[in-house]
Amino acid sequence: MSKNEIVREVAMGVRLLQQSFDAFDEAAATALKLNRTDLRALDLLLSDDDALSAGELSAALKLSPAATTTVIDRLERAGLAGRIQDPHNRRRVLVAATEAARKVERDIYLPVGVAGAEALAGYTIEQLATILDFLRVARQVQDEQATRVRASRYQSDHA
Amino acid sequence: MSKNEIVREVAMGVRLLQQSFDAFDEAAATALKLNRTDLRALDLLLSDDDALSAGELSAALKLSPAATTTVIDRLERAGLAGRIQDPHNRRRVLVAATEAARKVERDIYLPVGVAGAEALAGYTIEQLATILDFLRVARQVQDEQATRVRASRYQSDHA
DNA sequence: ATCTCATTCTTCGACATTCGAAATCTCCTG
DNA sequence: CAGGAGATTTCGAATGTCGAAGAATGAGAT
Repeated sequence: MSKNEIVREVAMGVRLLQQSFDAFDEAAATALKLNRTDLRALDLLLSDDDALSAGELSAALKLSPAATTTVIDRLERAGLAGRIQDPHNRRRVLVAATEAARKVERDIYLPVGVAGAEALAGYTIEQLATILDFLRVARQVQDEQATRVRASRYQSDHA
Repeated sequence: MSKNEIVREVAMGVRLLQQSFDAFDEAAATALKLNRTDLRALDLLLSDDDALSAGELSAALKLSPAATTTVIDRLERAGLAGRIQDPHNRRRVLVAATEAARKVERDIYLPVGVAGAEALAGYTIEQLATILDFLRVARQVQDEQATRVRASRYQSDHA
């Protein structure tokens, strides 16, 4: 197999991996009866140990404050998040994952990390270094391209 | 750096790469003034040389036929897709990318592939093989975990 | 002290996206 | 050529999002 062929296969592999991630997220959302936005919010709440403010959540989700309020409402109704008044600033509302959310983390997300680690165990240190480098390079390429697209001010101007 | 540490970094790298893909898609959608669903549909139309039927598009997008109709409507209004009656079966509607959509492909998507290929050029064949294997393994892990989650019939049963 | 003015979140009304069900048109079979 | 199956669209309802206005709190100035 020529190098060019492998490069094409890598590109394809990356795309397929993307789809698999999407499929997993979809499965998790369905299992938890949450929409994708709420699932993203839950991820953020779980990955931050300390509670996030509503505004921080809004920024992280790139959602308007209004939409974020309803996201928190839904997670609260689902028993996965709770609102707490910030003791230092009573304008702020802190949002924290509940114990039920921690259980979701244990049941759904932790096994993924475990399985991933097992799958990587067979690689040598050198191979892992190559993989890590590849991930870094791929990310850089994507980020550069995203920047280019954002700058391009593309306009179809069809009408 | 210990193997375990590298494995953790790989896990992190994968997550970051995911976010970069998401950011690129977001940038592309913004540039084209399309929502994410319509962008996915456009991708499908561009990657299939021959036109897709509305039903095929519906299945590929995992969207109801009704929603797919409106997706096609929007792409058509944007000048990026066109409806054609299937000459062999006039019930079917074939959807094809327009010349404007091909221009989008050239301007937005092709440079990503070029930059990606350039970034991979520095790796040896063996390294590329490792990367390819990793992508395959990662996908398998994700798919297995998605299957597990789908089977788990998770229920928070909060109320 | 109290009076702005900014900050933070929520409420409200409007708009966009999606779905399920019914309708329309076309194909195929008997 | 009549009836049923298939493919798409139309319609009405539900959901998610936004911008703007509103309410509560904090901070600085007089």
